[in-house]
Amino acid sequence: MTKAEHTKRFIIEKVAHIFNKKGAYGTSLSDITKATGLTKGAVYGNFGDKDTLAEACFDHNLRFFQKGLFKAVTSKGTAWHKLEMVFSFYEEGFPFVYGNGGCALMNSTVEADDGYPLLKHRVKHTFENWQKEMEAVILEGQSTGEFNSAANASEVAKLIIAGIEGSILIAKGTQDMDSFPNT
Amino acid sequence: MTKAEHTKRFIIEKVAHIFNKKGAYGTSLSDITKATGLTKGAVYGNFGDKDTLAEACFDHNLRFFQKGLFKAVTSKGTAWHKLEMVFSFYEEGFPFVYGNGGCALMNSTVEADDGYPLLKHRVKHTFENWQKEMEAVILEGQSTGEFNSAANASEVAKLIIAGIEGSILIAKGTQDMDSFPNT
DNA sequence: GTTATTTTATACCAATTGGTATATATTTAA
DNA sequence: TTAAATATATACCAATTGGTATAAAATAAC
Repeated sequence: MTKAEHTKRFIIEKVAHIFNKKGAYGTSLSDITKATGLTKGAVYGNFGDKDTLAEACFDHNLRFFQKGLFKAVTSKGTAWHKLEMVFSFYEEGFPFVYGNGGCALMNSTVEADDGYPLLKHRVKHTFENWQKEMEAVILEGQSTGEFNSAANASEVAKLIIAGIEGSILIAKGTQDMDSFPNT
Repeated sequence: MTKAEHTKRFIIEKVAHIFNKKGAYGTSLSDITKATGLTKGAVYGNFGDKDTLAEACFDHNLRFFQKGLFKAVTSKGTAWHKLEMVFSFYEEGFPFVYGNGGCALMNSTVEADDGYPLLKHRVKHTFENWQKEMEAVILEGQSTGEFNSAANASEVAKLIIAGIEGSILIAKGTQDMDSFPNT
């Protein structure tokens, strides 16, 4: 790993949580230089512009969820067990998420909506992939007879995601970390 | 209604949707003067600073929801009917909400989290009131035997709210207005 | 209709914004 | 160890930010 790659990672790790909290637009260059101890020259030497860094931070923040989710849905066991794994991942990871500024997908969705179109398609694909993964688990459970086959798997998946995201939002809004529902 | 009061309302009506889309921090004075056709002097003559205007816009944006919700939970009929009224309010109002920049409560929650602490307690109280209103409907339904009394009314209320907000988020994130669930 | 008051426009302010050119260090390769 | 390449710091840039002092204009009270 070359020096530049090392510095790139260093910068991302130092500022990703700031981008998640303040948003891409709300995070200033001085926030970045302050958090890293580097100068503008160093930052711009490693990232072409602020937007590129913002995208890298979004990916970094999201990786936590993608890894946890992947681990849950690829775990051995019944479909119900996989769902339980998803829920407990969010339950256990919640303190970190809360301290890190909340769900990066939610934050980026809100900002990208009008203020920052750059992340728009990234957000869209992330939601679609998430929904597909959840839907697959539901379908699997329906095929094994665990779940009611009459239910619309795609709609159920969407509702589960909505419940998770909505719960994060309520916890943030009420400033009550413990309000996140336990399984 | 004096001239100043008229102008105040005029400004709020012109810029509330911008604040909802771009956020309090992201909305600039030039956005405001452009949208209203007024000058900085006029804006600052009517509102002490940008924050005051932001709060007024938040209240304005929220009033739409508060009115609809109040109408639903105070409607005549069974508890189940009241719940249905709440859902159909969100369903019917969704196109407007979508075009207006999404749910003001959600947007403000995300921004207030770190970037803009001014709205923090306003957001908190709004969530708490909403939850209380929903909980009252659940409790009413439980007392009449409509709903299962074993359920935790407060938790159910929270989950309903989470489902609504989460659904709005998904619709925004996937840029698919029609994805909002129908009753 | 005149005066007192309120409302609005203009011109300014210092601070900060994202970004760049350049010079200086610091790595890497030969 | 030296030469080429890379990475970082400094100093600068124009544009924009929120905000204010002041003067002109519109409104309200009498």
